[in-house]
Amino acid sequence: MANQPRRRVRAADVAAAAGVSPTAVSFALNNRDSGNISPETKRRILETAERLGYEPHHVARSLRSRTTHSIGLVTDAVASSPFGGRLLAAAAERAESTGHIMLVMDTHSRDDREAAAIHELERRQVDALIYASMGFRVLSSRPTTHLPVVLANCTADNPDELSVFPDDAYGATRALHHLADLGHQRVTMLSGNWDPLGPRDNQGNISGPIRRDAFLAAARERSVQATVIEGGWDIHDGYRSAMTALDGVPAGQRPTAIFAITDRAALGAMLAAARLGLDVPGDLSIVGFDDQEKMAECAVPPLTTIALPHARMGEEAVAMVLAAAAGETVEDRRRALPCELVVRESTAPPR
Amino acid sequence: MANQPRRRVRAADVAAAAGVSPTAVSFALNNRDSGNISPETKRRILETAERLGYEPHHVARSLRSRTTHSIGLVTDAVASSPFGGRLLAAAAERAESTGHIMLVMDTHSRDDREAAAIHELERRQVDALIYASMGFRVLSSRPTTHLPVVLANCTADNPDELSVFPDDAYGATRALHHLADLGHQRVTMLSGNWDPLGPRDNQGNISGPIRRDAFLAAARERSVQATVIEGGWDIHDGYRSAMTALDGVPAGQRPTAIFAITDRAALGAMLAAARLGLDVPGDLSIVGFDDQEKMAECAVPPLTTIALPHARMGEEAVAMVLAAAAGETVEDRRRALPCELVVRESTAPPR
DNA sequence: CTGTTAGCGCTTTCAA
DNA sequence: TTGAAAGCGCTAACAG
Repeated sequence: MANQPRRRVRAADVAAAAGVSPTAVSFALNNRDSGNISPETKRRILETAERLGYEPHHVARSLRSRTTHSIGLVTDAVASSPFGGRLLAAAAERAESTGHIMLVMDTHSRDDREAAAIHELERRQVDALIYASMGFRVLSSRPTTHLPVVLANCTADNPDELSVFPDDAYGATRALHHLADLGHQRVTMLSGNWDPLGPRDNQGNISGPIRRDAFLAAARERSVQATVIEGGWDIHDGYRSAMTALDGVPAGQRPTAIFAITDRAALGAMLAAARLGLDVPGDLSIVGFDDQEKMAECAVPPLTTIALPHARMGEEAVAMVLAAAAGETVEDRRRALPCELVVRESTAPPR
Repeated sequence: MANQPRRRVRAADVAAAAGVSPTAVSFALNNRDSGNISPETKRRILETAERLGYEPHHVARSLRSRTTHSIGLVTDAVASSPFGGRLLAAAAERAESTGHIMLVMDTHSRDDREAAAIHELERRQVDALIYASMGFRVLSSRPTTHLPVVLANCTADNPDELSVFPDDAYGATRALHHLADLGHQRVTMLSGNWDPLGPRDNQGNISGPIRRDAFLAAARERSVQATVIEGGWDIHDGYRSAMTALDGVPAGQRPTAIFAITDRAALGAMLAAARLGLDVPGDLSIVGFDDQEKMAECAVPPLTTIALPHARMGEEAVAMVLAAAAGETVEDRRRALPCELVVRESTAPPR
């Protein structure tokens, strides 16, 4: 603490050491050599900077250039979500690749903290804002801010708002097609609706109905006999629903495949199947949804599922919001990213 | 874009409107009224600031005061971890409560990116650094930086380094005591060792051996017959190990309880039990470890487990590092936080 | 092609 | 008790 080796080296120090002006240093380091700085001088400056271990002072630069190269992320729950982190990490990585950094504010699903979070981010002079929700929702109004915003894992009534979200319908359709292709004729979906009185962290989530409707439509199209059991999203919900669908039902009427609203529900279904002595996928095929980390791929057997594009959402969100912040016109203001099928071992032809 | 309602209001504007100097404004707003500004003037300034909607410019303030009120968090995986987010969210919230904000850099478990991440954070002039690892590890050297650092979910050889990490041994002991108190005499632990050739994201994780050793010691102390099966941390590992422990073993020799290294392994054990027609907790009690979100509490039946103190680690890490940054002497430089028992329905007396 | 100069918006020493 | 003035470290007009 006593003897700091040497004080910070500033642009002025580099200038002095290289025998040029601070301007030249600034130009050289920012590649603003639009015909005004000689290659030789530039080389010397760069070398001197290197030798002195010069690091531009980010804060000073921000003050002057009125841009902080930072992006605010406000979310209702990076935490509680099993995959929120995936979106965040992808966004952080993408941001980093263009010299930006993510400032994170978690509102813990408390609406009253949202405004405060945005406000704080504005005070911090972030260049842009990403608003990520845990469940896929449709916002009736965009977050209040003058900053460019993109909505991630949610969208808005107003089609002009920038947003990236999962194409749940596509995913559910893929699931049914996979099963139909395998030859299944009786499929039961373990669905889950948005419960307006449900847990806060899932309020307004509309993935449930979207997945169900797409599933039903696809089943009709492929002439597959489809049944829906409304339940919840968690392991025990999947267990209960699967029991309803399977227990005591004669083999001839029993569904030969189950499409679960989440991987967790699918796991519950696996538990039910095990309890009932049903082999997966021999007696029963199971498809999940989410491709949840350390869950789908580690299930017994590994779960065939529909992957939620969290990483891509994070990346696209950053790309879009940066483009908007740069004043570019962004095409495709609403981006529905496909939820792709991941085939593993929990599905097979019925026997 | 054309007509910005009105330009930013600066401290000077407030000063002008209130008929005082910028100095007075600064003093009033920072409560630096150590006997130099009259209450009346201060009130007028505050009121004027309020009326004009004045917001101090954070960047300018940082430049001048040489402190950014921000904390860098570098982690090897907020993403891949099922609970990394919990630590992050708690840290973010705690930071926020003192006007700090978290800057996140995820290295995706690539060591070569760590230095770059720290460097970037330093360039950003963060006041302090938190280094969070996904699995509990012991670092042989601290991250290279002149900033105050606290290690979260890991610790260092050098006892002077600040760190917060889970007391795995305590947790494993609690688990066995719970089972012993219930009357179990034969308990099998589904353990998992650090595999030096294992997946990157779990390298160096020492929770496995710690939990196992503590479990064994506690069993000895309580005269419980303990067996350990070495396996892995995931669902399928738990399934396989549980099968080994249970399948074909006569009831009289079979363990009456299983202690799994993770909730995921516990879930695998539940799957195995279901497959073997064993009732949980009637025929078999199961205790997990982690208290993983949407997993332990939603299992069938809800899983008795040992909770990892991720939220507390996040909070303590922020508190410690801020104290260190403020130049305070920090007691308890190494903090092992207890992993507490959460009793749910997967455990009962043996029958 | 290069250097001088004037700030960005705030804090804080120092003098009034 | 208050205010003038000098920067923090950098960038970008504008002259030279």
